[in-house]
Amino acid sequence: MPTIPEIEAMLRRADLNVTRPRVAILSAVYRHPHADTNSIIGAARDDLGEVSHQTVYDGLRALTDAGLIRHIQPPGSVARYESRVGDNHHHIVCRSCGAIADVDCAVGDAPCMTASDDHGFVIEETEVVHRGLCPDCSTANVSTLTTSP
Amino acid sequence: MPTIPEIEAMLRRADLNVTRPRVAILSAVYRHPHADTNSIIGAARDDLGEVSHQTVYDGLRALTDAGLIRHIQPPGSVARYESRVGDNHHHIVCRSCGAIADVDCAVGDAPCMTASDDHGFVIEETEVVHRGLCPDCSTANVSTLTTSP
DNA sequence: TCGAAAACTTGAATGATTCCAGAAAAGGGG
DNA sequence: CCCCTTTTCTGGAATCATTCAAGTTTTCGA
Repeated sequence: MPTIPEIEAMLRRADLNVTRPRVAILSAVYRHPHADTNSIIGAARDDLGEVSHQTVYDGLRALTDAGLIRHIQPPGSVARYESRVGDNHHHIVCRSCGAIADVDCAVGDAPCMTASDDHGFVIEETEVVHRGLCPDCSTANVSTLTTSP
Repeated sequence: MPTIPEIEAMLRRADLNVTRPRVAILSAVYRHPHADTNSIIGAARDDLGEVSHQTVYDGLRALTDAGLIRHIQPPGSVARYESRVGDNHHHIVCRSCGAIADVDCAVGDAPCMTASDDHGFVIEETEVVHRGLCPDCSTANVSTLTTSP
């Protein structure tokens, strides 16, 4: 969890002006992994009192373009952001409650980056999304099944 | 490419009523791989003359729930549908023009289905999306770079 | 053929994201 | 330290895929 000065240094290193909204946004993404835009807007407002949603959208875009955060778009969900970048990890999304967890692939560092036939495409990035049920929802389903008349 | 009677049989086998809109929708998905909803609405109207967009949305949902087609949601794109189901193939999306191609993974039948730590999740499905540049866009970029002043 | 269940139509609502134009603030050169 | 250019922020309105709702029509098994 980076401190405020560390966050400011990250912004400078990425050639981005250091502004209070950006610091709040980047800090919020670190503190709320996989948060959607609305949660980040809320977290930023907790820090700053007032920020327009447009500023948060712009800030998220700038941070994403700079590679400081990562933009993910789980199926059936709005855009989400996370601070883990550059370590080739993937995600598992609960199809019942939408919870998201990080997973590392079992097969080496760059799994599934090799397509058997790439059709001439230049592959730059690969995203793996697992879907299923989180622990809470799978147990909830079991109890529902066993207790329903 | 299934014939109309074959499509009707597929609908019956899936316990779905056979209606003209559904036949047109399923046929359109077969004829236009990776088409978005708008294209499918257009193709269905070519067949039927008039269909409401709501009917197409409903039909696509019914066909997806029945497992006859597959719903994919590429990052930065609207929903798309395809007729290849149940064969564990993945997709590559061009980040420049949005073109989509099918790819089979090089590593066995169920690649990357094994997470190193599943956090207690029950994994039901895994989607792999590669991003990069299609042949046209990558060569276009090269020529842009070499011809720009 | 008949009636219940499923599907279709029309029209409006929702909601995340983007566009726009003007005001304010950051950082570098003098 | 101050001015100027660039970047950022604000507030509001627009866009557009998708969904909701209510009423009518079609399908299909009995």
